[in-house]
Formats: sequence, structure tokens, C-alpha cells
Amino acid sequence: MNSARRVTTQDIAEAAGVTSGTVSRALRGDPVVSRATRERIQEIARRLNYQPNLSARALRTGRSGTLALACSTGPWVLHHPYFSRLGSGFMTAAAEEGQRVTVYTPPAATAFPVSVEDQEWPREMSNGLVDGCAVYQSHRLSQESLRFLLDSRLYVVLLNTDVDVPGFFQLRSGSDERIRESLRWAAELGARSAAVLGLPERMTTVNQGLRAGMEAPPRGLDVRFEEIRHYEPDEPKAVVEALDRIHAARPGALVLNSDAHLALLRAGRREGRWSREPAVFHHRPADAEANVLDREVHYLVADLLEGGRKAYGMIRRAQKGEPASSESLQWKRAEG
Amino acid sequence: MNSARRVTTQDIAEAAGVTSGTVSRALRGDPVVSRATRERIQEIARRLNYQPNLSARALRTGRSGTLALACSTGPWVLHHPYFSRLGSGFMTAAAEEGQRVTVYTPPAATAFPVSVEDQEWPREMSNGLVDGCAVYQSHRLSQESLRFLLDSRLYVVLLNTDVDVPGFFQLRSGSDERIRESLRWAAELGARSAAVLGLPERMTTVNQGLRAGMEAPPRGLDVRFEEIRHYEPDEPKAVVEALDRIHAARPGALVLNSDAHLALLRAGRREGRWSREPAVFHHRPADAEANVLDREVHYLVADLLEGGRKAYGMIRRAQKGEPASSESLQWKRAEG
DNA sequence: CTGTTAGCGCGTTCAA
DNA sequence: TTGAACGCGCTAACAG
Repeated sequence: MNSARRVTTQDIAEAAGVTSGTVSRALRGDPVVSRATRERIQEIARRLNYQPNLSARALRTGRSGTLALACSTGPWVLHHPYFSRLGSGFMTAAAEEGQRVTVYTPPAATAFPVSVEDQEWPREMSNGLVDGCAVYQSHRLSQESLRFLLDSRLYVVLLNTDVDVPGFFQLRSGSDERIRESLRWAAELGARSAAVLGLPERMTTVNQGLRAGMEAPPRGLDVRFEEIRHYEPDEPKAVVEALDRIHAARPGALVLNSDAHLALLRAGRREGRWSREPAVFHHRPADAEANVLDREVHYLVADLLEGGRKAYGMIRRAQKGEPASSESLQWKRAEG
Repeated sequence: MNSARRVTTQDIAEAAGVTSGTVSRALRGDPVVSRATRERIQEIARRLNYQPNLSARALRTGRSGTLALACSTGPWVLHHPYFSRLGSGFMTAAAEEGQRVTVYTPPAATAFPVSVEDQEWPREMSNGLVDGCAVYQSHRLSQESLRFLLDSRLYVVLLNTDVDVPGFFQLRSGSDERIRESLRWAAELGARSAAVLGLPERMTTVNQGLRAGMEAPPRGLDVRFEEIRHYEPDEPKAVVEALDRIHAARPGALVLNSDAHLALLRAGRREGRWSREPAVFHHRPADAEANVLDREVHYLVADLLEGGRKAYGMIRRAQKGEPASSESLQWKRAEG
């Protein structure tokens, strides 16, 4: 902590015997400045350790060089294995282009459905500090929040919706596609019946995708949907009950996502139950670690880092004038 | 994306029949403004959906209301189970007080030792957008980078150093303390000998802490240090070799951190090897998931969310004039 | 209690 | 090719 005054274009100007206007042009590499003075100015700037005041620049230009990464449901998203990777890819891509990323989150996990009072950031977003925005868990946003975003001068990408939201760029999680892929795989592996396990409806819209993916299952495969009701991470009862229901039906394959998988692991009831049946997981790579000891598991993997990168690219292309579009995460098979 | 002009204090002033100065005071709740006009102005601001331009405010006041979270080694930190939780706690605490958090990372994983060229952000940090800064993996920072931070007008907290860095606030990871605690525990559990497993020295300063913690072990406990050499996540050879060396010594307990634990799991060689011996892990809660199936594991847990919160608090107290200080993460025993 | 004024540091326009 | 001057939107010091 030092109280030395910051060095400004003025300081450089005086040192170089020019005006601040010339300094500004020189530092931005404007070829209209004579090469000699340009290089002299740049040299002085380096020597004085000049750092442009980006608040001033943002005020003047109306662009901050900063993007927002916002989440609607709570800060847990920031350390969630799925979302944190998505965010990591986003931030990496931003860092590569010298863009900054500011994270907005409600201070505590919000109740469902999310009311607009829980979400300060959609309004605050037009504070001049941010040029664009990617939103985690955007399916939780209220209509009002969406309207704020639409009315702002921001470019917005919605992440992990399964439904179309007109006017926004979207990176879709593609739950339906990966369910479909998992079921196809289960059929290839010889299963005659499969169960799809979901978390409680109120916790995830993934169930929508699950159900969509179950329509028109592969020929000869009998598919049923089972839900973990009232799931609490430390309360395995509902998980065990769901497992019991599934077990009674003795499906040849079990399809679930990583959250449900973790719920099973936490409930500690998997072992010995599925002696003969193949288990088919569609899931997320962050859990690869949890699966290291679990040889029977097959899964679908998405390159989430690449997904975050995609989201970033959508915003940047938008800034260059391209129309809103929607892309899907790509999922591929892997063996656990 | 909308191109409507943003509403300013001027607009409100005109609508209210006052000047922008009064508007500014009223909106900040300055009691010097008469209650009547204050409320009238606030009402108008709400109706017009006014959002203050924070770039302008930052330019004027010299404070941005934004903190930085920076990492020195690469963006992988952002989705690492340990660091992302620390960050989550930091951001949660910030969100509670309406502070913003901007993330700075080198765009790619940097080589060791980290050269200053790899680190744009320590210089860029004095760009006027940021009031203070917490640094992940600060032991990787070069002397030049540290000097930049010291010479800036920023309040800086270094995270996960085990050594004192004068002039900085520090949140220490306390490796030595948790090694000591793990060994004490191993002795209580009846072990006569223990092995401490570390990752390659060049990858972590934790080994310093490991070695420090091994000094003056509990009475009657024989402790040896073993290192995984040349560790690559997809190359289990070095891990297996380390395991073989340990196994040959047949210690009664094995002490390691979560990274080394994951290395073991990935190498897939744990099973059957430690049939009778207790395994003592000192490790990090993010790996609780990986341990769900692993009943023999004992571990130390840190509340990392609370740790991040602590780091945030240190910066805030610094801003209020408190002298630099150093705190440790608190570790407690748990059963896996 | 409120109005006036100045200036934070930068980028940009208009003259020279 | 460069200088002079202005203004982005806000806060703060001073005057009334």
C-alpha cells in the first residue's frame, strides 16, 4: 500500500515535451503520430511504469473491456464442478484477448422460483463497468430480470437453458440430446429396459431435457422415468427410496447425470445392487475423479472449457454485429 | 441489445427541478438534503430506472468498489476444487457488501518458475478498476511481481503461502500444522511409523510445509518423506514408483494431501495394498466426493468458504486502516 | 438546505 | 504532424 500519485498521460506529455493528446495517440499506436515521437513516448511510458486509467477510458469511450459472468441461483455455482469449468473456459478465452471478467452472484443461495428482489445484478449490470454478460443457470431468471437484460446495452449469452429465449444468444446444455445418446448406447450394450433418474423438478430444468430425450427411445428399449423427491445432500432417504423403486423394476441400464450420481454415491447404496446390470451414466467430466474407482460406469463427456470458450466467442461476435444465435454443448462418449 | 441513451443524474435533476449536485447527494442518502426532495428524487430515479455510471464514480472518487481475485499459475485454478471454494467464499462475502470481484488469470498455465512476462496482471492491477486484490498461489509470484503489488495503491492478500512475505496480508495454508495434526492422529490410532507423500517440489511449496510438519514428530512415531517425482496426471509411473518405495517400508500410516491422493486414485493402484494399515489423509473437502466409496480414509477438513471470507475481510479491514496481518486456515479432523 | 463550479484522466474533434 | 479545448458522468468543495 503506497500513496504515490498515479502517472497519467499528462506526466508523460511533460516528460516528452508534447501534449497529452499526442501521448494518447502515440500509446494507442496511431500512425498519424510521427514514428520518432511515437517511439519516444512509448519508451517514456514504459520507463515511468505508466498504466492507463481504465475508468477514465471507459467513461470516455463507453466501453470497459470487461465482461460479466453472472449466476442467478447462488454462489455455490462458482465452485460447482460443472459450472466452474464452464467459467474457467470463459475466463481463459477472455484473458487471451485482454478482456477482464467480473463475477456477479447473489450473496446467498436463492429460493425457487427466483424473485427479482433476489437478483440485484440484472439492473446493476448497466453500470458502465461491463460490456456484455454470460449467465449461468439462466432458466432461473424471472421475466423481469430478462427484460432488464434485453433493455440494457449489453450483449448477453444465456447458459444452460434447454428452451429458446428470443433475443438472446444461448449456449444450450442439450440434455435431451445426451439422454438420447445414452439410451442409444444402452441399447447397443444389450439393455432391454432402462431407467432415467432425475433430481427433483424444482431443482433442475434438466428433467425437461430428460423427458424430451426419452421420447422416441431406441427400438426395443423400454424406458421409465424415476425422480429423487425432496433431495437434500445430507439426507439420503429420498435417494434410497428412488433406488428402491428402480431396483424393483430391474432395468438393464440406469441413466443419470452427475448430480444424481453424486447423490447415489453420497447415499452410499450403490454397491452390490447392480451386480449383473450395466449402468449407463450420462454425466459431466468433473466427476471423473469420483469415478476413478468405479469401473462399470460409462459416461458422456462435454468439453466444458471449450463450452465456456464458445460462450465468450458468442459475446465477442455479437459485439462485432453478428445476430443472436444458439449453440449446443457437444457431448461425446467416453468410458469410465 | 438496446441503444437507448443511459439516464444520468442530469436527467433526474431536470425531472425534479433541481441540479445534478443535489441529485447526487439525495441518491447517496445524504441527510443534508431535505427529506421531501430526497424522497422525491429517489422516487424519480426509480421510475426512470436510473443506474449510476460506476466508471464515472470511480474516476471521480478514486475507488471502484471492485476487488480483484488473481491467480499466478493458470486458469486451471478457477475450477480446482480447493481454490474455487476459496474463491467462492471470497466472492460471496464481497457480494454481501455489494462489492464486485474481477478475476485476473494468465491465459494459459505458466511454466515454473513463473517469469514476470507471464504475469500481465500485477502491473495492470493499478488500472483504476480495482481497490484491492487477493492472490491465489502467491508463492509462484516473482519478486518483480510482488514489487509491483507493493508499489501500487492496492490492498493485497496473499493466499496459500507458507512463508512470510513482509508488507502483505496473508492467509496461510498451514501445511505444517496439518501435517503435525495428521501425524499426531496417526500415533493416536496406533501407528508406529508413517510415510508423508509429496508431489514434486517444483509443483508445490506444500512440501516445505510437509517437511516442517515432520520435525519433532510425536513420540514413538517413525516418519519418512517420499516424493512423487516428475508427476504428470496421465502418467502414473512416478506415482507407482513412489507407492512401491512406501510399500516396501510398510508404514503404519500414510499422510498426503488431496492432490497426491488424486494422483493415487488416478494411478489406480491403491486397492488391496493397504489391507491392514490405517491410512491417514490430510486433505481438502472438495475431494470428499472422491472419497465417498473409500471408508478407510481419515482426513482433515478446512472450511474453505470461510477461508475465502476471511481473505475478503482482511482486505476490507485493510481499507479501514488496519495494519497487515497473517492468519491461518483452520483445519479440523473428520472421518471419511 | 441547494446551486455553482471544478476536475478526475482519457479520447477526439477542430485548428493550426 | 501536433496543440488546444471539450466533455464523458459523477462527487466534493465552496458559496449563497
